[in-house]
Amino acid sequence: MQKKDKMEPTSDDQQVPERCGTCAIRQSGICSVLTGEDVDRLSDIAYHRQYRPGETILLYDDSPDFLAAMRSGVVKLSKVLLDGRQQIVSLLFPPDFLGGIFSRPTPYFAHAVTDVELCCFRRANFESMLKDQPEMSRHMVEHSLDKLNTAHDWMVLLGRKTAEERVASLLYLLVTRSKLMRVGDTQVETANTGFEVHLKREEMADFLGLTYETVIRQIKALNNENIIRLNGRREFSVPDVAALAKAAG
Amino acid sequence: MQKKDKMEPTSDDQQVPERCGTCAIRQSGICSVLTGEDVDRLSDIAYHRQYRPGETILLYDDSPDFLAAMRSGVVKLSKVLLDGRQQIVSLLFPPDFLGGIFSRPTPYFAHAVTDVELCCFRRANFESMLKDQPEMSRHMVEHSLDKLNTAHDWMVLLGRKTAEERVASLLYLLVTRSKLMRVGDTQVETANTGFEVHLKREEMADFLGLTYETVIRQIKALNNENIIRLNGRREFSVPDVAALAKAAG
DNA sequence: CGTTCGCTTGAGCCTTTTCAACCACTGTGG
DNA sequence: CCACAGTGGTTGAAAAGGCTCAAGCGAACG
Repeated sequence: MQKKDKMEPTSDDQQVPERCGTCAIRQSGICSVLTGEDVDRLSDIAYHRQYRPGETILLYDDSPDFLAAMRSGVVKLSKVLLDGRQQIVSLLFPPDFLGGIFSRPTPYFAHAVTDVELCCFRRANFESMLKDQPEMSRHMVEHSLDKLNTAHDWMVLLGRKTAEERVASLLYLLVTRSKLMRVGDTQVETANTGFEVHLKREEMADFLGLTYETVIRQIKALNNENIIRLNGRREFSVPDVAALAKAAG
Repeated sequence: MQKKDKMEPTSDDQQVPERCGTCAIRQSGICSVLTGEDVDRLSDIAYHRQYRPGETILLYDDSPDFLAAMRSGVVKLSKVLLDGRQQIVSLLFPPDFLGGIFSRPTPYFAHAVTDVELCCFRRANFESMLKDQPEMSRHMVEHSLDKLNTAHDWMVLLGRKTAEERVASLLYLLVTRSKLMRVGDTQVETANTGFEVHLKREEMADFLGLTYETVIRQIKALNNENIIRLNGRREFSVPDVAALAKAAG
């Protein structure tokens, strides 16, 4: 059940406590295209926001006046039908991008899944920056294109995969992401990768187009087949990543 | 069944027979951001390509050296699983955009659904144009964002809608589009709108995440409920567009 | 210490798929 | 001109995968 969380972030907005130079996503975010003094200018106009799990970051049809890069945590984007049926359309991880671009009304709900830290810019600031930095537009296009492609991949999952393949696909996505988060850029193929799933069963279901009971049963099935091992409610480990990938279809 | 169509367009490439000024998509395509002599420059570097129904326009993992705006027709983008399961991830209409941007390998197959006419640019030409025309980047971002949003909407359909709602949604999409194609910009709410569906039943199914038998049965059901009327295999009319929208969920 | 929330399990049902047959139409070659 | 094959569309019957409903359990929390 979605509580009526207040939309304002948990803590008050605050000036960036550290300069961008030392930021975790400095190498990969939209800011990665900037150099030298441009980064300093960015530091001046950027501010941070934090959210607790479950809090609403953006409402459907909202017109937020800020955009943000994710510094940490996981955000889910979801759409809802009139009768309440819900579908998560995207999971966002650092250094993904979020917020009101070109004064478009937000076409989804955005909720924090974990503790989330955003690095925000006022829209006016950002758009003037876009003008000065043509490289930034390109980054935006590439980012949108990536997102479009992952959405397409998920459409294949939703349209054509079995329940077991769907769950395997999600777990595969999460191992991959959690590895990337830990190691950095390079994809290392470690054996027996353990990781924590931040989503509750119901959220997995809403992402996979299933019911949560089915998710539970398929997790169990994958466990019985030794493709995954669940060590707790939310703790998984994957003995053989390739086997999981295969199970994902 | 996908024939091994040759990838080359039906007719040889040809210089644009008409100048861009009189082009059907001049007002709405990527070219719409250009003015005056820039349009003339565009006319010089643009060329046209044509495809027959079923022909392959782009192969998965291909790296085409051109990009294109659709001038007429319908294109489907699809992805395929190892075992052959197929999902159409997008339908493209004029003035949609297509091709190899920023030297990314194409992440889908593109096939002509109807006769298709493209207006093409060599990638090098296009990218230099992007540099000169900052407005064009913005157009690209907006276009990608639109596409991303329609993909998200389709994810809701694939994840959460019933078979009947899916079929209704597709038909609703097609009435809307065909009306837009006929009338221009404004959405007129005409009663009893007739239109032709260019997709075969199997393609509808691949777009909707269903089997073609189910598509047939749901079309029949919608017909029995008088939400649509099928006048031929591919000819439909919609007595009440609002009723169809409601059936689409 | 009772309540709530997230999770799990079982049983039966229902929607959609699968499988199989058949029809209408079109183009082709004997 | 007709036989025949191929393609797209339709229908029915049976099977199955996933959903619904109902109950119970453990941990967290006020």
